[in-house]
Amino acid sequence: MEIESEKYFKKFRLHIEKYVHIEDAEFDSVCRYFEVEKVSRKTCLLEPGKICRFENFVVSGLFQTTVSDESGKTHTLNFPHEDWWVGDFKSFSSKTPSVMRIEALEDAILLKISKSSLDTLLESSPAFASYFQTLSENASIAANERIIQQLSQTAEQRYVLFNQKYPNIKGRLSQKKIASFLGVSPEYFNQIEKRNKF
Amino acid sequence: MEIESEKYFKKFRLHIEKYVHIEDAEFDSVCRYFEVEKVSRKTCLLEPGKICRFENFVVSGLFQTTVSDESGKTHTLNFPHEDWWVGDFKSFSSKTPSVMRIEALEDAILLKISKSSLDTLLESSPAFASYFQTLSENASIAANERIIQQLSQTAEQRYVLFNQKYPNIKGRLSQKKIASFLGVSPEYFNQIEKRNKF
DNA sequence: CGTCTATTTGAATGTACTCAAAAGCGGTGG
DNA sequence: CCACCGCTTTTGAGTACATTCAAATAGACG
Repeated sequence: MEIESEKYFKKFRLHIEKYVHIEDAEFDSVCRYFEVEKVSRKTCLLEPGKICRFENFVVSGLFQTTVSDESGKTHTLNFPHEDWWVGDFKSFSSKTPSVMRIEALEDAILLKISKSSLDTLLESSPAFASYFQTLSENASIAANERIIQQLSQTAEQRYVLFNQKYPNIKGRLSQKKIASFLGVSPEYFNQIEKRNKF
Repeated sequence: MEIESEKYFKKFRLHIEKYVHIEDAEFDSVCRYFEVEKVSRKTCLLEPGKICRFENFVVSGLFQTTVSDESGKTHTLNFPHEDWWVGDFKSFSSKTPSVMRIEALEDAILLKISKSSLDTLLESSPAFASYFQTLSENASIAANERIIQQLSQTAEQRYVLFNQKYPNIKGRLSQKKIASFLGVSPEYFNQIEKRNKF
């Protein structure tokens, strides 16, 4: 099993090295703060009202982060998958109850880290700290771009963009779930899809 | 004039100390990386196609960050004002052309810093680095919350929220500008405002 | 004072939603 | 392996939210 988890950390390292260079020794020390977790389809990583105790690097699998509004409708923030992070960063860093639900849509493998471990890690590894800084910057840039899209584009244009941006997860998601990400009703999404079939 | 700019840096320090504690000496060294800039109403800090060379702390004044879509419509990302930052972080950090226009809506005073200075500063001041990390985290949290709002709320609900969240800038903005922030037409915004007058 | 832009109003239109009902599909248990 | 149950997809009709266009009025600024 040790061999198994080495594979996961190797993947993690490849991901980190896209952003910063990291030495063997430093990477090894980084790994000690993480734990491997396997979760199966339909498991909830986080539910509304609960505090998000871990941030998780996704080795494999697919998740859905949702919020519900007062009328009971579900809205999707994102679909965290391979080579990305899953968690509610606000709840995690402030230790306050989350408003989100995070559910595994597929069996998944995670590298998880607690808040206290992450704090220590950021103090002790400059390379990881730099990687992590880049990550938050990118997250806010990406979020801003999505806001621009939502402001300036119709549902149909957003649909086209989604297909371009996430070709690899489109086939793994139901229409209903993609609709809740784009911010349109499932019925209307279906019409869009029909129009764009040809 | 030196006395004048000391006032600005004092305000900057009060802002930073909301997030992290910083010693006199360290704060002084931080300040050396910034320059005071006064800009007058209607000045453009950044135009589409240009690279954003500075990030700016707003001591006083009000700005509008916009993007234009292919049909020529203008959309507002935010209204940076006192105690916040203005700039296009994506363009700034990647040194690539921006898609945004940033215009001063009022005479303003800024503390500006270049990319190379910021990089050096983040290396040399742990307190500032920690402040800055918090800043990016908050930025992405705030952006995510706006995405949720845009997904789950009608224009009218967003209008009410805007009034609650930014009571201090509402009076300084035209209806047209607020409409372009909320993502509705000026005409429709006018109807909403009329409905909510009483 | 004149010009330019913002606000207000109304009518016609379009985009996307709700509700309802039928058809398809996938997983589960017998 | 088949039958059933529940959820997703598909379709249509009616509706609501928001836009466009046009025109009149009011404000702001030089």
